[in-house]
Amino acid sequence: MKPRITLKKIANEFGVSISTVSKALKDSHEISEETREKIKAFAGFYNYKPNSLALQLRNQKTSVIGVIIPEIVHHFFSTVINGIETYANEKGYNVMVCLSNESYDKEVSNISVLTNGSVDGLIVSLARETQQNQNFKHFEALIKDDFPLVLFDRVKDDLACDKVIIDDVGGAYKAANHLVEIGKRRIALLTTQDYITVGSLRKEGYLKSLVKNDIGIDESLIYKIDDKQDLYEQIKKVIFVKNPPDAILAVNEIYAANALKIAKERGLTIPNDIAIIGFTSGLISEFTSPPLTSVVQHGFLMGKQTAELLINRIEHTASKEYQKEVISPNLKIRQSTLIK
Amino acid sequence: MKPRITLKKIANEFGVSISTVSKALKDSHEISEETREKIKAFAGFYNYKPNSLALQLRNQKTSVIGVIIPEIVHHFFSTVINGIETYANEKGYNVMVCLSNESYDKEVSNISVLTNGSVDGLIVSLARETQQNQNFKHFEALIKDDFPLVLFDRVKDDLACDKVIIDDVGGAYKAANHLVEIGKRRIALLTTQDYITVGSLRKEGYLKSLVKNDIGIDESLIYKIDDKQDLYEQIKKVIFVKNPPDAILAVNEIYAANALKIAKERGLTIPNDIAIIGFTSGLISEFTSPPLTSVVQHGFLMGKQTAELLINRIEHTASKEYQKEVISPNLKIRQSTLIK
DNA sequence: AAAAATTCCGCAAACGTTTTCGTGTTTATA
DNA sequence: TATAAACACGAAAACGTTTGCGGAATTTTT
Repeated sequence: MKPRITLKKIANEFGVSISTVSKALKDSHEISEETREKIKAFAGFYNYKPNSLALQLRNQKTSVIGVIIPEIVHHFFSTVINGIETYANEKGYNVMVCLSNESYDKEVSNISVLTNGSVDGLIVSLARETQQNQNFKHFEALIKDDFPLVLFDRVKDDLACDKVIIDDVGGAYKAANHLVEIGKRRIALLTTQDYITVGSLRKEGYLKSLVKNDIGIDESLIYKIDDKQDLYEQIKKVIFVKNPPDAILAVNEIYAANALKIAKERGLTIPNDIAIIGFTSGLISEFTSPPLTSVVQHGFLMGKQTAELLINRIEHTASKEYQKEVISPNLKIRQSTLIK
Repeated sequence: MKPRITLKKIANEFGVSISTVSKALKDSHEISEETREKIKAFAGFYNYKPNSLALQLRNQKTSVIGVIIPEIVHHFFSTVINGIETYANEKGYNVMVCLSNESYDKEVSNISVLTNGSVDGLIVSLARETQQNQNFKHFEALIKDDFPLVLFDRVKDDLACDKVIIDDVGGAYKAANHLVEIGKRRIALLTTQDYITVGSLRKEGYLKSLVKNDIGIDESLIYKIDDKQDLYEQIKKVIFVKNPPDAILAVNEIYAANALKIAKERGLTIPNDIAIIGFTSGLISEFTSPPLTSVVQHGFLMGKQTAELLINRIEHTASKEYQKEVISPNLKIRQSTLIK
C-alpha cells in the first residue's frame, strides 16, 4: 500500500509548518488566501483525508459502536444489526461486529478486545454459555467503569445497564390465547432448555394463558428441545404419539416448521387436527404450506432502539437511570391457525 | 465513563517515567525485578490495557478489516460475513461491517470513511446501483494506492484486485441439465434485470445447457424479474398462462419459493407438472412442500477465502498477481425435482 | 585502585492531528 | 513618527504507546 499523504508531507512540500497546513485546510482566516488556496489545491489533488486514528486518539472518541452477538447467520440477529447500523449511521457512527458463537470465552475476549479504546460503547446479546454459567464478571467490570453498554434480547436483569427486550411473555400469551379462541385445548409447548431466558419467558406466557382460560396445565405437553441434538427426532416424539396435541406453540421458527412438516407426515390436517404457531424472525413461515401463523419480533426496531439508547449514553444525553425498553411482538395470523 | 488508566498515570503513581512503566509491563530485563513487580501488580489491579488507538497509530496497523455489503438481512451475505469473521479472528483481525443498502452513494461514502486509516483492508460486494451505473472510480482510486481490496460475489472483472466468485454459470448449467435429465423441455428461467452480474451469468449457464441438450431457446420463457415491483404478481404471469412451462429455474430462493406457491395455487403437481429449482442461500427451500431442489452456494467458504486473500495482501504474503478464486456450487436435490 | 561491565532507568522521537498561544512583520492610526 | 492594530505563520502540547540510545550508579574484573 502506498503511504498515505499527511499534513507533514504537505507542509514539507511548501516549506510551511504543519499547523499552517491544518489551518489552511480548515479555511482558517489566520492563513493568507494565497497560501490557503495552494495548500487546498495540493491536498485536493492528492486526495488528502485526515487520519482517523490520529483524530480518534486526540478527540478521545472513535465514533464506533461494538456489537457482540451469538451468531450472525440468523434472521433475527441480522435484522437487529441492520437496525443498529441504520441508526448508528445517521448519527455518524460505524459498527464493529463480533461473534461470540454462543461461547462464554469468546464473549469475554471480544469484550476485552473492544474495550481497549477502539469503540465508544458496546451492544451485546448474551451467549448461550454465559446464560448457562451465569457468570457476568466481564459485564460488571464494564459497569464499574461506567462504560456505555446496552443489552438486548438475551439480557441479564440485575445488570445495571440499559436493556431492550421483546415482551416474550406477552407474545406467547397472545399466541396461546389465539389457539384457545379457535377451539384448541391440548396445546403443546415446544420450548428450549430452561437456562435460555427467552424460552422460559415464553413458557411463562403460555402458562399464563392456560390459567386465564381455565385449562389445566399438562406438564407432559411441555417439551424442552435440546438444540445440540437432532431436532427432527425430538419433535417427532411430540407428534407421533397415540393422542397428539391439537395445537403447538413453538418458541422459534425452526421448531414450528419442523413440527408442521412432521404433522403432515403423520397425515394430520392443519389447522383442523393440529394448529401451529411459531415465534419467528425469518421468511420460512411465509413459505411453508400452509403458511405458519407467527409471533413476529420487530428486530429492526429493536436494533434502532438499542443503538439509540447506547448513543444517548455515549453522548451523555441519557438520564441517570437505566432504561428497559420493551417491544411488543405482533401476531401475524396465517393459515396454520385459520379455521374456516 | 471513567477515564481509563494509562501508562502516564501509573508512572506518576510511582514517580518513574512512562518508558519504565512500559518496559516493566513487558517484563523487560532493563527494569529491576522490584520495580517491575510493583508496577505489574498495580496495573493488574486497575486492569490496565494498552490503548488500542495509540498502538494502531504507532504501528500503522489497525488489525481491522472493513466489509461493505449491499444488505445484511440476507442469508447469503450473513453467511459470508460469518466466514470472514471466523478467518479474520483466527488471524487476529476484527471486522467492521458497513451496509451500502444497494446504493452507490452509500458505497462511496462507506469506502471513503473506512479508508481514512481505520482499516487495513477492504472486502466489498458491489451495490446494485454501482453495477447499474458502472462507475468504479472509487475502486480505481483504491487500486491506484495499492490499498488491499478483495471483491466477492458481485464483482467487476476488469478491476485489478483479488476476487472470489461463485461459478454461477456452472451452477445454472448443472441445474438446467438436471431438469433436462428428468425429462423437462420447456424450462423457464426466472432471472434478474440484466445489470445484475450474477443474474446474467446464471442465464448464461442456463442457455449453455439448452444448447448442449439440443433444446431450442425460447426467449418467451426467460423472465426478468424486477425486484422493486411486486414479486408475486410478476411470477404469477409465468405460471398462470395457457401453456405453463414444465420446469422453472430461479436465480434465487425467493423467486423459487414464490413460484412453488403459485404453481400449487394453480393446481399443478410438483414435480410432475412442473419441476422447480432455485439458487439458494437460506432455509426456505428446506421447509417448503415439497422441499425445493437448490443450487447451494457455500457462503461460509466464500467468506473464509475472501478474508484469506485480503489478509495475505495486507501482510504482503500474497503474490504480485491478483487472484480470482471460483467456488463451485452444489446441486442439492430435493422433492421438487424428484420424479418417482 | 583503576578499568570494564552491568544494572536500572529516563530522554526523546515517532505515529498524525488540532488548537492555544506567541511572535515577527506589515499596515493603519493618532 | 511613534504606537497600535492587523495579519500570517510557527512552536509546542496533547492524545497513549514503544523503543533505541545514552547515562549515572553500582558491581565486577584485572
